[in-house]
Amino acid sequence: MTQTDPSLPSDFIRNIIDDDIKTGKHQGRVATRFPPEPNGYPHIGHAKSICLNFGLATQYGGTCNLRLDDTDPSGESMEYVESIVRDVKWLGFDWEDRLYYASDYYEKLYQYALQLIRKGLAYVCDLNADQIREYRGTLTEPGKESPFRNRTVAENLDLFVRMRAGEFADGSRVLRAKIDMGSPNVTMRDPIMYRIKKESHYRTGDAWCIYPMYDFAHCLSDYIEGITHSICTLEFENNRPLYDWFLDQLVEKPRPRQIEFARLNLSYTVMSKRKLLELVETGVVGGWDDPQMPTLSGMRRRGFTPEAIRKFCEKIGVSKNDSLIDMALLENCVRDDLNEKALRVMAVLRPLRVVIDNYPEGEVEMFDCPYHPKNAEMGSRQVPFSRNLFIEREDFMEEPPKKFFRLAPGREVRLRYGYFIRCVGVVKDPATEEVAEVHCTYDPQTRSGFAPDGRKVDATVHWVSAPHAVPVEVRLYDRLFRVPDALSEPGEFTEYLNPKSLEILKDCRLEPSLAAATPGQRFQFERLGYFCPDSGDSPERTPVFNRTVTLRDAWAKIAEKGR
RNA sequence: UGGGGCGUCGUCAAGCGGUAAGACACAGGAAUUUGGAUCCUGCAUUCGGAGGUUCGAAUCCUCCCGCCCCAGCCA
Repeated sequence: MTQTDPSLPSDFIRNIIDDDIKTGKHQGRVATRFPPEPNGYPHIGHAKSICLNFGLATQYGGTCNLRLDDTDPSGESMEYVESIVRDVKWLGFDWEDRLYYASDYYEKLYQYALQLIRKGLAYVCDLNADQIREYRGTLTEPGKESPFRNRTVAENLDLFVRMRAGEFADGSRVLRAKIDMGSPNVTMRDPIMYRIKKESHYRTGDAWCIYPMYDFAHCLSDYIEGITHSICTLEFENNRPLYDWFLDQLVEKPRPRQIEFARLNLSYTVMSKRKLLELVETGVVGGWDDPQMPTLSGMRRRGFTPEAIRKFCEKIGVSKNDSLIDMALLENCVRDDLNEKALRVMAVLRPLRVVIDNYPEGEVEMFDCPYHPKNAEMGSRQVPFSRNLFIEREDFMEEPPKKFFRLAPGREVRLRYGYFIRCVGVVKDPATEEVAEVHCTYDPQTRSGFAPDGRKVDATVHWVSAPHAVPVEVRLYDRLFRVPDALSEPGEFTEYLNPKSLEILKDCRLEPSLAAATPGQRFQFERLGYFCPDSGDSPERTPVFNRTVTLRDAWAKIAEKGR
């Protein structure tokens, strides 16, 4: 039996690499690359690939390059390159000096194309796009050979050089590999290697008017960089014979090997660039970095940590199964990380006024409250207490149902880090009949949080001193969709958007210590969830906090069942 | 009706002929100044189905079923 270290992940890719190392392929070297096209913002699906590629390099003492796969000038830009660079760094990975661009290989690729022409394995084809499609055949019928397929090497060389020189119009000619129009694999039916696009490239400008296709550029880029294991997603499986074909014709062994794994799908969100773009363009979300988005920039703004995302990527594993990962797993990873790191503070999201009738008017006490229940090294802060407080509206009920432990008429609860208080009355808004104010008395003997007579309370509630509280806006984020897999539902996926994926609360009150909070800090608002200052459009004077994720809520489950 | 893949617990996922890891979710319970965190306990007699090979099969063979990908001058 194979003896494997159970602490290390085991998956089919690592099995392949272990094998290669055993047999001495590439002299035991491991070189990977993360090769995004700079035409969009990276999302959590990219994170899976990033963690895999960089993780493999680290585990096997190899290297991982960051390569921008920029072979199609339309839609690519430096803005996207910057977002990719920023997000990979943020996730905690380092490509050292190996930041590469496919566009840096244009000249080399052109030379390889010339070589293929000289070998009689590539030809210039004058068919237009529609004709090429017709000639390609269908999934069940073979294709037909192009009438230009048997041009001489000299003619092909001449034409291709002139394509590069800009003599021909866009779409008038392409360079094709001469493989097999009858192949059952459509990818192999004389695939296009170069197309004419008189379009400015964000890096090479107008230096080129012909651009290599993915299939031709990618395998050779891997080869040029000395990549040993070229990891990509499942939809490229059909392209692997072509990846191998180009390398077989053009370069020496050992050659990189393409290995495909399943891309990430996450429940309650969507991952495709097209769909995400639609959400941005139709204003469903505020932008690529909207905290509702599964983009890395959105998650960062939401308060997710890179550590949590890396842990998540490790936990989901790598396989070839089409899968839909439960969002609950990501949320669990985020809570797990934040539980350790977040400073505990008190915030009241939906304030209910509480007056402590027997507490002297004008008096203020300062309570020393630890920032973390388990980690004293995280320190503490002073929190003011006074006669007028706010508590959470949902922590009081005039007619409490069974199993509701919190404040109710006649009932006693503990204020977090403070006194026991007992509800002695309520004041209602005459117009709405809603509880406007709760009157309580406090027990001065319970300052420690315990009663000298040993009596217990069923609940501890958080609070904030009304005159000292900082008013803020809080944005409650929840899952983007109401259903796990919006794409598999009938109709438009946008019909399944969760109307409560963003709820804005404008009248929240925070304990005064939070007035100094800055983006990048993470807090747990006790009993509510994890929150962070918004790094986006928070205006200077009224700070905004984003809810990263709620705490697990046993009461919510009980209340749900009760209904 | 072509080709390429994939089917192990609700969701992921190990397993590579020797008798089903783990995680999340879920359900109970302990403890608790967060109905949080923590800690216990439970959760696949069975691996898409049917046959076959074998002392022994999730692992090998055969057939069947289901799902995904491919007909961009996108990647």
